[in-house]
Amino acid sequence: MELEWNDSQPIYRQLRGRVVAMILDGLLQEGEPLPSVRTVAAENRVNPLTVLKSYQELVDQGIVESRRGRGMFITAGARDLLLQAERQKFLIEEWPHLQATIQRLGLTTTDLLAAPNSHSQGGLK
Amino acid sequence: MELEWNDSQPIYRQLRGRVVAMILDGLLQEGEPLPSVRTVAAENRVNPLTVLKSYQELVDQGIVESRRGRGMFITAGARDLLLQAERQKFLIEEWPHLQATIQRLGLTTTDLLAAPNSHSQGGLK
Amino acid sequence: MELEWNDSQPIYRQLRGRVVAMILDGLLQEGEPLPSVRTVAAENRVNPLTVLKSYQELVDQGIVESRRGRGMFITAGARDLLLQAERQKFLIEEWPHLQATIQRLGLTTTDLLAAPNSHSQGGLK
Amino acid sequence: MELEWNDSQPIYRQLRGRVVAMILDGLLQEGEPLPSVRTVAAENRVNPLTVLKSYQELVDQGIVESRRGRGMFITAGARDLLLQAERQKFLIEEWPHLQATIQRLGLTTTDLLAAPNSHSQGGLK
DNA sequence: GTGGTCTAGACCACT
DNA sequence: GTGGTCTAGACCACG
Repeated sequence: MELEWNDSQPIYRQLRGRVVAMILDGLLQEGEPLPSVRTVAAENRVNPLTVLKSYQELVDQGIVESRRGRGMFITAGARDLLLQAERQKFLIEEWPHLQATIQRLGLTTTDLLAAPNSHSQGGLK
Repeated sequence: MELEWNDSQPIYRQLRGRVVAMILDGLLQEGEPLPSVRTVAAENRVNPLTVLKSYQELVDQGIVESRRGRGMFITAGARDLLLQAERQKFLIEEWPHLQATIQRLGLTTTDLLAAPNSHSQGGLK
Repeated sequence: MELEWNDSQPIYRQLRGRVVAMILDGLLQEGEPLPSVRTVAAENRVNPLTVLKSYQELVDQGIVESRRGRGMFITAGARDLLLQAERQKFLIEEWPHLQATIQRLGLTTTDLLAAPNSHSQGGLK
Repeated sequence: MELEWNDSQPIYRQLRGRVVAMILDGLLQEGEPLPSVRTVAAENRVNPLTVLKSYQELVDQGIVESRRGRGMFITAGARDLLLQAERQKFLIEEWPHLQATIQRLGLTTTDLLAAPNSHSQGGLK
């Protein structure tokens, strides 16, 4: 999974997004440690500070907790918390605008289903 | 319709979005003039330069043309041009990510339909 | 007012503390702009990023809002919000421990009043 | 009594604080041994090195002495020494700031007394 | 001019 | 080893 350097979304948001996705997809379980700041930084050729910033947001949300000198860990109940928060944010802040856009563009369910899938499997049910 | 000052989307993009919406909704017909830069600037307490920037993008896209000394006008064929461009952008750049997000959040069509509408009418068909 | 470089409290927290104090003391009124990041950075010989971080915390708390390209401003209702938040934090998180410490050290009101005042005026009523 | 893992105060300071409190409260008498490093470490799921560090500070202050092969013991005169040191530190370094904060928050003695007690007994006299 | 993001290093305290 | 803080620069978009 690559970072998009010329995106409107800053790198640290993209990194946060990855972690969120991994938690929701069950790839990162509660209690498990996040990959260390330095590791992620090295792998993505990004400054450690940028990675830290992305983790910090999750700490503020209570999704992740940092234990001094040990690392960052997924908190208990993180997945539920995350699911609820993200759902609400999406349904309230994003979906209404999207719905309006879709309607305005005259797109039908057929058009949407015919579109390229990011995972090429499953979809709206 | 209010501007969101602390949005990730810059003011001039929001202004552009408004015009686009009005054209697609048929509120601004081809051949008609856009509201003057200074009017919009005053109404929204925004720097005229910002408004100009939002119009300029539309000029570059061929949606709007500026006639020296008279103002900015919607070009002939603007609506079709716009519709095609916006559709493609949406289906290719935005929808795949959205689809993934929706799936990840476990949202169903039911959830989406139950959500608040921005215009409280119509919706997905 | 000087920064304490060898304090356990990081610089950006101290900077935040200053702004909080100024708001509570009425030296910074609602709607007014905060001194620019660069200015504060230069005055205190501190990195702009450090100042930004201190401001950012206040933004997250809703005490301050940033307007792109214009600056950071005290929000409406900031003082009340701040007063309530800081009071609660102090009474719940700090005071109980302090009370225990005072008692444990066998300090009396007399001792406390005899102690050096930071502003050499007023005090507990 | 739980350790606060994400506090500004490091673990070893918190551990030290506990011992200090126990001495001041008379729960640990002069001449008595401190609980062994490995015990404390195990009970709190902390690295023995961290516990050692907390004890070491007390040794440096002359509150505790280590007898080779036997353990760590509270020195004679420890309580007085401690009381004097902690009092001075509190009155000079902490109280002035606290006083300013209290005043700034507009807190009265009434507010403070109404606040939750950490030990639910006694208080300011 | 403003804030926002990022880099490439450094040092610190904690475990 | 870990995260946390900070520096001294840079570049960008916004207004």
